[in-house]
Amino acid sequence: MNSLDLNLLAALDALLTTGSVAAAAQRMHLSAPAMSHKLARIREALDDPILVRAGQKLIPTPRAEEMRAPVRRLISEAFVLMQPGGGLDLTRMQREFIVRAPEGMGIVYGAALLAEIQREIPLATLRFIPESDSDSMALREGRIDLDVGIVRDAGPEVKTAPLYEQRIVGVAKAGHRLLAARVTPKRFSAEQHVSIAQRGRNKEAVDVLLADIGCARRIVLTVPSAYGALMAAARSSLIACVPEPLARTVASGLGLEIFKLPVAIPVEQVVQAWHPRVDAEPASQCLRRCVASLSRSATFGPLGQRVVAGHNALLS
DNA sequence: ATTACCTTAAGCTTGCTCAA
DNA sequence: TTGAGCAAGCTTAAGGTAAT
Repeated sequence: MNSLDLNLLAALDALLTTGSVAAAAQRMHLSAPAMSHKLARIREALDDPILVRAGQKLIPTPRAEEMRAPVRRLISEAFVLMQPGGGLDLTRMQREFIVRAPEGMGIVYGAALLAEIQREIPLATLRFIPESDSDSMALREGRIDLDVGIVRDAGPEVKTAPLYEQRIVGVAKAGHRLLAARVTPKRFSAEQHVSIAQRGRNKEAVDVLLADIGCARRIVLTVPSAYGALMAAARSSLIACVPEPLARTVASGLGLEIFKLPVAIPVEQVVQAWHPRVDAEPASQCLRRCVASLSRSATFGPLGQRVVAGHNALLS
């Protein structure tokens, strides 16, 4: 395939618009011979005379007439594209955003986030992909647009912004015997637990803190996500420790009760991370703005004062 | 013959590539 | 990073073509 000189497209547009080498040259701030050379290159590239002499004037060939409108449109779009900010019309942009986030986030908040994004980019689509503890290059290589969660291994150039502080809470099936009395470390540890496979960590924080006071959970099931742990707890007498926002959103629907853990797990900062390459991209800015906006809403961020059914099952 | 416009030729400038 | 070599593209000058 021959290489394409986009300057020729601009020259062709000027020639087709003016119908004159001299006028096209003036329009493009070139000399007439320079424009004549461009016309020669256009003729060679298209294998068509494009403009032919008719007395003192030049008239377009049928091929040139065919190309007039599409060339004009291409030049206009290129002009818009080169404006600061990309000049892109978000309302007409077709874009799939790929967000890496904990599974539960996509399940619970995916639709809300998409709706938020589509207020600015109506044709946008959203794809959540699961977290991976072995792939810190996804942002750098452009395989994902945004990384949301407890991001520990982002590249040095990766930019992050805090979304909210996330607490871990306990969940158990409504009416579970654990909730019949105060949840102490000893009673808590004595129950059978479902744990979540952690990104880049061997143990959940709750296990480390319990070990410090001489206790250990009886983990009988490990699942890949917090949502999986919630489902397991809903269908058994297993106890799960999950992020509070997710628990709050789905617990009642699954017949689960939320309770405060008997150990003080430090809150974790949930962030969104992106590559500097897309820092100024309007569509990417929209995505981050929507994620941040959603994270500040009552349904996404941390719980406020909320009473949860069950003895000793209060969230402060 | 004059005028208007296009083409050709020669030389210069600019920017890219590549090696040191 | 820098400098040499090279190609592309520009300008100026001169010539060609067609209408008046």
